[in-house]
Amino acid sequence: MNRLARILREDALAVPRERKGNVVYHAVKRAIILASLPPGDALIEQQIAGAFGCSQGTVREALLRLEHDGLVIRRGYQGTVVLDTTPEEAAQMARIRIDLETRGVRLATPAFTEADLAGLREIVGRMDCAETSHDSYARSQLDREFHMAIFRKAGLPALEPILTRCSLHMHRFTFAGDPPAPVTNLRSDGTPLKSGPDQHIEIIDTIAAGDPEEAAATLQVHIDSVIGAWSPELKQAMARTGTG
Amino acid sequence: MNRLARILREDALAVPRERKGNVVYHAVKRAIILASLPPGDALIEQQIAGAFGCSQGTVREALLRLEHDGLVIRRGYQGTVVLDTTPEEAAQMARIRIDLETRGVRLATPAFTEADLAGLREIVGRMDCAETSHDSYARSQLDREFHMAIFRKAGLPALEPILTRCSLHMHRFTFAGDPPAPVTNLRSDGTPLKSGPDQHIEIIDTIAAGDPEEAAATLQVHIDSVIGAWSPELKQAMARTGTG
DNA sequence: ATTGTTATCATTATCGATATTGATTTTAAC
DNA sequence: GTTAAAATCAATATCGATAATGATAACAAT
Repeated sequence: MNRLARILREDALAVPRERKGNVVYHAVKRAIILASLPPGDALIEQQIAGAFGCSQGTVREALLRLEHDGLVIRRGYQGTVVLDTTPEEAAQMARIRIDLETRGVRLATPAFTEADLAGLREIVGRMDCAETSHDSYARSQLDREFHMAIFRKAGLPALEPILTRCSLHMHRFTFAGDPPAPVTNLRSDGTPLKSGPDQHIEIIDTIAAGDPEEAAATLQVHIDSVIGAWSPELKQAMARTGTG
Repeated sequence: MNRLARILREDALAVPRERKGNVVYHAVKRAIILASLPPGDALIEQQIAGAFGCSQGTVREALLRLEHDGLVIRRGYQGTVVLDTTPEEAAQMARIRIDLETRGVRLATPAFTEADLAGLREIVGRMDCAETSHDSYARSQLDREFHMAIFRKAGLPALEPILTRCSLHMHRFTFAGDPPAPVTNLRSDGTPLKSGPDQHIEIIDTIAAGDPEEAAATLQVHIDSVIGAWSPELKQAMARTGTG
């Protein structure tokens, strides 16, 4: 294979030619997370197929994936409806996420190579992009990608979908605020906190430093800061279901 | 609608007429969990479709569900392969499961009605059936159903798939032992423990008694006894990834 | 011999059409 | 007027065929 072909190939990999099923999946997912499709709304396969110019089977695949994400429920022969994320659920998801990510990063830290760290920095770069263009969905998507890239190095693939799900619903809950809660820059005790992007850089640096415990601590502070932006209602739910 | 039709209709609901996609899903799932399809095996849509006398699309739906369960991974255009469950993963799943179920049963206990309890007893009855006919897969399936029936009353639907997944992989790990570990009847300290079915009855009784804390404690002992049957290798993994 | 190209092949992805399902509405019978 | 049966309808489930994909092997060129 010649050099030109290889370059083009890599480029094509970086921006994979979207399959239709993917397009439908991401479009509907985005609409649900940004609440354009509120809980209770019915999703009709044929209608969506018409809107995207694809066949019913392709839409079906996308809806099955959304069901896996816990965003919709499919009721055979009766349609697919958008699910809700309750404060209690978001609270429990946050708890699972902290547990998984802090344990995961401890296992992952020794496994990181320079190339891996470069990959993380690249994601942060794209997050900055999304931030400047005020695309909050893209930003949340990249945030999940960032955290998942770290967790993937822990070598626990069967747990990755659980983490994906928890992150997804936490982000959804963050968006669901009315108006959406701004990312807080203060800890609960008033200590100033680094901004979102800076926190990610800090996480990368602590992983690069090679101390698993420090990495776990930084990550926990970061996730806590997301929870810190949640509504009082949700924080009550977290307290109600316990901290253990 | 006449009385006969209504009765038959209810009967049909109790034993739902299986759709083909369901048949394929459960057959493949069973084969994976019982390790007839070992990790690494490739699942080819057309082949499976031929084996079950259905179309490729129907098999695809089943494989997508198995992917949700974390039992296979789909690699576009390159086939679907059976995944493994490592000791570390099983250990973390156990941790999440204990956390979810003990919290869940605290929320669920006050919500239980007599009818709900009767439903649980009915599942235990079917488990006894599966036990006497030595159908260990059916037994594990009913065990998941039992625990899920309790958790469902907690009113956290978005978390149910996570619990399903954790239970599934724990059961799979239990089966993966060679030979499969017998259900232990002793605690780690040698105290005699009730047998599996009796434990389930005990769980029902404590829920019926209405004390959330006692119910949570009973449930935890029960799950611990499953972990107690695991191999030393896995218990090491649990210790290695920490107990917090 | 090594590289680049082409052909082939196994497999999934997509499509359009048809069958099945379950809820709703209409009709008929008592 | 109330109930059961039948017709209707909107929706998914399934099918069979075709297109797109990516890996591999065969082949050609330097």
